[in-house]
Amino acid sequence: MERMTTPRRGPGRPRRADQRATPDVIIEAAAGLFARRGFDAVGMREVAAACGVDVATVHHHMGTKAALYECCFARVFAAESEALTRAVATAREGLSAGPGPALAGLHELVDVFIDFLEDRPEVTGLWLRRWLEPDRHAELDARYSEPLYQAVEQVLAEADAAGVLSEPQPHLAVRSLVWSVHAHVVGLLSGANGARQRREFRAFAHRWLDRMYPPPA
Amino acid sequence: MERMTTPRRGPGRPRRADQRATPDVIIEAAAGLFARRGFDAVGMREVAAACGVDVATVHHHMGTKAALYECCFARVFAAESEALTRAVATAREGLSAGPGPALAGLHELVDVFIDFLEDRPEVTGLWLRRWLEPDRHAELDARYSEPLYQAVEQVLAEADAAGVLSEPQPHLAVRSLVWSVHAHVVGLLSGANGARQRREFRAFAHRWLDRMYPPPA
DNA sequence: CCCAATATCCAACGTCCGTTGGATATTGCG
DNA sequence: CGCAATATCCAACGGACGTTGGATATTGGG
Repeated sequence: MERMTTPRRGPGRPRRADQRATPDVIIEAAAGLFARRGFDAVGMREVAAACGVDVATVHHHMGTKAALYECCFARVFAAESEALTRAVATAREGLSAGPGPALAGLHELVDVFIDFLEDRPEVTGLWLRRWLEPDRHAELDARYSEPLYQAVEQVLAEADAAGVLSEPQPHLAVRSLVWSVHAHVVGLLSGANGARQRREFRAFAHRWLDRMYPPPA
Repeated sequence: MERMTTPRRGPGRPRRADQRATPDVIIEAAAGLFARRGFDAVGMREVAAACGVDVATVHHHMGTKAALYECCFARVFAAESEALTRAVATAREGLSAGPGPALAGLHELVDVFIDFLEDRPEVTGLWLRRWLEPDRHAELDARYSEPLYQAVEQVLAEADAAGVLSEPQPHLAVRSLVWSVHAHVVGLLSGANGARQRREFRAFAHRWLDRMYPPPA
């Protein structure tokens, strides 16, 4: 039966036309459920129902529940990493164009991050639940969080060296802003006036940037 | 049998000397487990084992699992509310003693909050998991979070009126710092050098206060 | 067209869960 | 002491869970 081996879906393997539960469909549905209610509260039958298929079909495509959860997080992380890495590169380019463009680049970087999370609130759910996993926290932090954090911290360090701003604790500063954005998204999920909340939070984030990162005297 | 009615333990009702699983013992054990692994991942048998009793005993004293979870959160929230309310009152007293003591009072308030969470990391676990509950978020926010937040925001507003600092968005500012502290505690749970982390974060929090809340020009 | 591949479903297995009825031992009170 | 109260445990129930073996229908490649 070769059940548990992940079905090779690479180039060369044909995809059947009657496939209703593609891995993409399953992962997207599962990611939303996991983000909203957590790993233990979501059942495989519920994921299957969200895709309109039987539970055995989900297992056929995804293997175990833990593997499905891992796929959801990897997918979400890849999208976030792609968006942020590009924004970091843009911000780095502006560093040599003077203090004005450099600070504008950092503001742009913050906006990209806020935009990303506002568009995909489930990312916040997955990240926060991951951070709450006690045993694998260090492992997951090293694999997922650290590379992204370090990229942003490096931009701050370069901006510091270029005399654009002064930042003695980029490690904590970046995490502080990231968690603030996550808090904002969590509030959005049940907020009455989303548009107003979005506008006010964006203004706060930029004020945070301006006040926390003043140009060196 | 009168099983589910909470056993009246108020004054007048004698407490038996052979009681091993007092409500306090159960709640403390359950709060730690719930904070670390979440509501769904913790079983009643596990809570009972942590207290050294049978699962039926836990049900006898606490009723349902949901009621036990509610008790844990209420207990933790009461302790936090008590500590913070007192610190807020102290900070408010200092507002009329000039800008120096007023700002020192705010720093003290931040320290009290950090001390509380560093001493009881499980509080962070319970809060974050609560904020992630999608359905009851608004209800719980109104019952638990809002009163505390408003007390702190009121101090900031009074400090603003007294000319000690300028704070156009106390709502978001307070939440931003609160989440930063929670992030710090989550990192502590698996951190290698807790003492160093604690020292650095405290310095960051005070820098955050100084930069985010400059005295009005 | 024929066949191998596979996407899907049904039914089931074993396990763990929250919960409870009832029995037992231990206490405080008169 | 005698009695009522209760703290504790044992055993079990019904249900939900993750997982899987096997049957069935549908496809693409030759």
